[in-house]
Amino acid sequence: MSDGNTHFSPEQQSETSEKQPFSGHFHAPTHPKRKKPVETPPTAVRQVITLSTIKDVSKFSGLSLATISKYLNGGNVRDENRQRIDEAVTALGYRVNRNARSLKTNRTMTVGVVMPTLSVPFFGSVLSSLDQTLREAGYTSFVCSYDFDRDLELEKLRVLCNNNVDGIVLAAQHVSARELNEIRNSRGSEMPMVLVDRTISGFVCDSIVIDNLNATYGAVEQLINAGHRHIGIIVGPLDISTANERMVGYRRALEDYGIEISSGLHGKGGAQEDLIQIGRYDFESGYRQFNHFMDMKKPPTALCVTNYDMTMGAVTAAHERNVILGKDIGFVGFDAVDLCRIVSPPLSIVEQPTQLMGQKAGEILLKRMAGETLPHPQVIRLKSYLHNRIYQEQK
Amino acid sequence: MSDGNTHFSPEQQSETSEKQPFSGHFHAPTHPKRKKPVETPPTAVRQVITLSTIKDVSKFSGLSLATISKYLNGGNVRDENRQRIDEAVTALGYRVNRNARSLKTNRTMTVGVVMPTLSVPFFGSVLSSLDQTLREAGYTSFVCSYDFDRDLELEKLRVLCNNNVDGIVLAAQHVSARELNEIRNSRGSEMPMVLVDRTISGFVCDSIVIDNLNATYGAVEQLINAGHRHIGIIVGPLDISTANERMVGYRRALEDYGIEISSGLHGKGGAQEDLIQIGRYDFESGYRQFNHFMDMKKPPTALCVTNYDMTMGAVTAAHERNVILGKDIGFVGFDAVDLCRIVSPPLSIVEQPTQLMGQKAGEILLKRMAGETLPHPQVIRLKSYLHNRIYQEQK
DNA sequence: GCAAAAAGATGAAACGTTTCGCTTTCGTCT
DNA sequence: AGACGAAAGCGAAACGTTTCATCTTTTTGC
Repeated sequence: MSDGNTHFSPEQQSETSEKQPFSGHFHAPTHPKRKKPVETPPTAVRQVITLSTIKDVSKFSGLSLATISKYLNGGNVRDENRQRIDEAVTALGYRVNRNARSLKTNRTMTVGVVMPTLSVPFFGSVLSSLDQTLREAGYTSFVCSYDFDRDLELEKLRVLCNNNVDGIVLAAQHVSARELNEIRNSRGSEMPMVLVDRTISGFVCDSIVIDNLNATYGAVEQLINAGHRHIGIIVGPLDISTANERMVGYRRALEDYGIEISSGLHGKGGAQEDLIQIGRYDFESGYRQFNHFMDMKKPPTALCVTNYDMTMGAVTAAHERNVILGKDIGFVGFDAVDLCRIVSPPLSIVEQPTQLMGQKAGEILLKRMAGETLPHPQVIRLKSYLHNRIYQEQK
Repeated sequence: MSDGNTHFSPEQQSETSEKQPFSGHFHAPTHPKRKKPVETPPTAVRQVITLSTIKDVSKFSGLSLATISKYLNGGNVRDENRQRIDEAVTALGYRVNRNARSLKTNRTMTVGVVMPTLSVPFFGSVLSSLDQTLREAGYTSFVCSYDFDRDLELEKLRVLCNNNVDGIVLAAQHVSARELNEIRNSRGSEMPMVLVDRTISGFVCDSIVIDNLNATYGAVEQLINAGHRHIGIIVGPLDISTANERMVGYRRALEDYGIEISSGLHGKGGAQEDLIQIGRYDFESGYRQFNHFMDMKKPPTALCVTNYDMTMGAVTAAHERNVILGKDIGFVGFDAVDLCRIVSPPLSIVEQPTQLMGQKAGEILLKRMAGETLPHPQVIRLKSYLHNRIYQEQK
């Protein structure tokens, strides 16, 4: 909260606005020997109608605009004047007009965050630490969701860019590299931008992502080590980089251990049943695909489910069928850390460092906004953590 | 846009003349402790590309500023000129500077939305329809979360108010009526504001809430009709109006049916075990309190759980203990509609009209922002819907 | 105690719009 | 053809800041 600001800052004033019945005229405080004595009260009805401006502060305190502005922005003034300004500011309930300020400075001290949805804990958690990081540096973050909608995704980005924010954090889905480039360059200078969770192929940009490949690799590897050879996976829409990478990690693990991969992604309906199921990252997908797996002629002996909602769906379906995860069937879920701790036997879960993601995204964005020129595309690939709860018992 | 690659981007040259190691970064909003003599001002980072303004459009098209502005804001111009302007705009890649516009018009066409968290589906859903409603009227909505934090809640509101938005939608928690009033009046005119989901006692304001009392009343009534007489409830923090009302509904139902209410809210630890448990609206609360109930000497034969996360927690705990909800114990949850449909036997669930809430909130806010003076505090109390899945079988 | 340097204060010029009050132009009707 | 009202175009003055380039005051070093 107090950002090291040693002196009064109008934005923080808390209780001042008990607007006392304005006595009708300015009574300049102990006017020493300033040249221009204040006489003209601005406007009589100022109280309700108009917000006071820096000019009013100037008149009230007998100091110049420039001085007030300098002080308000952290500059130095004589002690005596500092006092006068503080007094005027509180008396008038002055608050800086951010539009005017932004017009001059070309900066708004705000950051736009664009997410596919606001209904999943994963993003909520990222947002939380992101916001905190930015806030500590004096920025405010505004979130908007495009609700998985392509047009909205673009629109939100454009609106943000148009003039409202100093930087953008984006979890992209449909938008193309070309569009992103257009957006990024639609201002005078290149708009600072950081991608989180997902990357867009062809768009070079700072990004914070998970090492998805190794996340599922590790998860599957663990299942293999527990003796499983017939392992299924539920992934998300493959146009999302994250989902795709997770699938690749799965395949690679199987390959590396010399296990044949069912019928491959496209071989659906072949003689062999497909152990790679594509969901939509939602609860229902997890629920449905889990049942689909269980209904196979030769069901997998272990399952990997690759995001929060689908994990919840799968867990629900399992309970319902009286399938005990981790016992009747090997299981690794994603993200649902609270769940894995609570359920018994505990689930193996891949935990993503959401807090760290948000923080890193914020840090990089701050650097870019400060004009630091880092080696070009700064891609941070964070490690996920595998809560290993596999027991000795095995298939 | 023609700014693709028609010409070489001058930014590359921006290292220009003096390439002195400008150590400074753009300072954050406030200077750090003032200290050393002043050094090179941050103007070093001057951007070369300059965005085109309405003036450029004027020059390019040979028309006056006023005309351009009028046209851009929907006014009429001659066909010939309309064409000229359009041409100029696309050629120059002109985009209106919203800060300048807002400075003049005193409106930003944005709405701030303040929520306790962005990690729960309930708010996500409200936000989605709210955003849509506002967007259709030309407004953009920015969301921020205060993460259940009191100071943050206030700070977010202040920042929004300061000059950035034309209206506010708020799901309040800690903030007091006095503070809200202060915030609402901290501008020239009264800031349009709508509360959702929760009200703040003493603060008269348009609000969209659920008929919480009757929601739990109905839920409990249904359990009673199914033959239950020993019914527990898990409610949220009682300083949240919503949670409190839900508790009252529970009590009243019991009263109306002449059932004695356990030991009452404060009688914890008395001879009789307390059938009203207070959680924190999160997954763990539901999980823990469910177990707590089951571990009682005389466990309730039915349970009402009053929000999404706690319902999920309770369901999880139940599965784990092999308690079949709706069979071994009467059960009514909240919000988890997807779950209730999927689980078997299906759960009884209270569904809140989140979409409608968002929409109504948007509509009222729009009216207020348009200056309509409605009869003072417009309080809309929406009915929730009880998915009744109680079977004939009973305790 | 004096000059020089540092620090502080100031007026004015922006920033990119909208808008007010006029002037010009354009159809139209006798 | 002339006149006239309506429509369209125009210059200039805001909106509330920040920030130059100058002045003025204070501090400092000797």
